[in-house]
Amino acid sequence: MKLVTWNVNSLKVRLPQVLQWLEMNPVDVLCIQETKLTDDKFPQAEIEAAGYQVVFTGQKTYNGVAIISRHPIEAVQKNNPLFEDEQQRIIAATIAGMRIICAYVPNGQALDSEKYPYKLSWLAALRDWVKAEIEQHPQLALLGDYNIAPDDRDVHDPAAWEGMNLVSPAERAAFQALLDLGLSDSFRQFEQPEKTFSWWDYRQLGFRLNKGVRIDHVLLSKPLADRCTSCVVDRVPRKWEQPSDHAPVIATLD
DNA sequence: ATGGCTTAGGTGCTAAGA
Repeated sequence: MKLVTWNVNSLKVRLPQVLQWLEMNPVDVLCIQETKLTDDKFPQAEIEAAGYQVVFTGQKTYNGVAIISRHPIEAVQKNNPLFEDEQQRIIAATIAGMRIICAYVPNGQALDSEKYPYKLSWLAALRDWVKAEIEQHPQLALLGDYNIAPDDRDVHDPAAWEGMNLVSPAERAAFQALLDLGLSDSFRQFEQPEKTFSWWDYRQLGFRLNKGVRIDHVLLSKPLADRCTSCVVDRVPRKWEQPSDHAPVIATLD
């Protein structure tokens, strides 16, 4: 069983790459973020023609999330019922007995931006909702773009980034609060190469110089974490022409 | 060095990303 998260940075632009990647990686569940498409423009037929089911919730220009699955998708929930939000950042569903939550956490922009307290309250509400979801669905996976690098190991230059958005203590505390629900950062269950990241800036040769951060995560509840045999970042599509700035993160379960 | 790319919307530029 392979569960994947990938921020595609516009599904309109990236659909060919998503289909190409799925052909090379026939995974079970692919959670995507930043589709940037209203639902009427979503390429449902193309994804279904590739042999997958898909559910989605989007908006114009910004945000938008979807779950692509090889297995039947049930009990779809759009957005956090505990958090009034016009932005389309969450979609959840039950797939193969697992509760799958696909989340696009607000970026926050900067600590002095009004988007930063929005990010923190959004994360607090996510925690409250996921706590209730785990009680109902012990087999739960929370996948997405968290816009948080949990540890200094997850930042190419921790000194330069210290205290900034994505690594600030309050954001890292919010990430820890999710782990405290009994979730495991599947990437850290295993020995990993140093300087493994999931996002690299388009500018300044960010990818070539591996100046990245690890902000895309697959969090697993205990029953799923116990079945997890690997978690890797696939850098391959980041090398393609006109790539997303994020790479897919793949967790494999027995 | 607060620049540097990329995308969307709309058609010249701004907003946003992380």
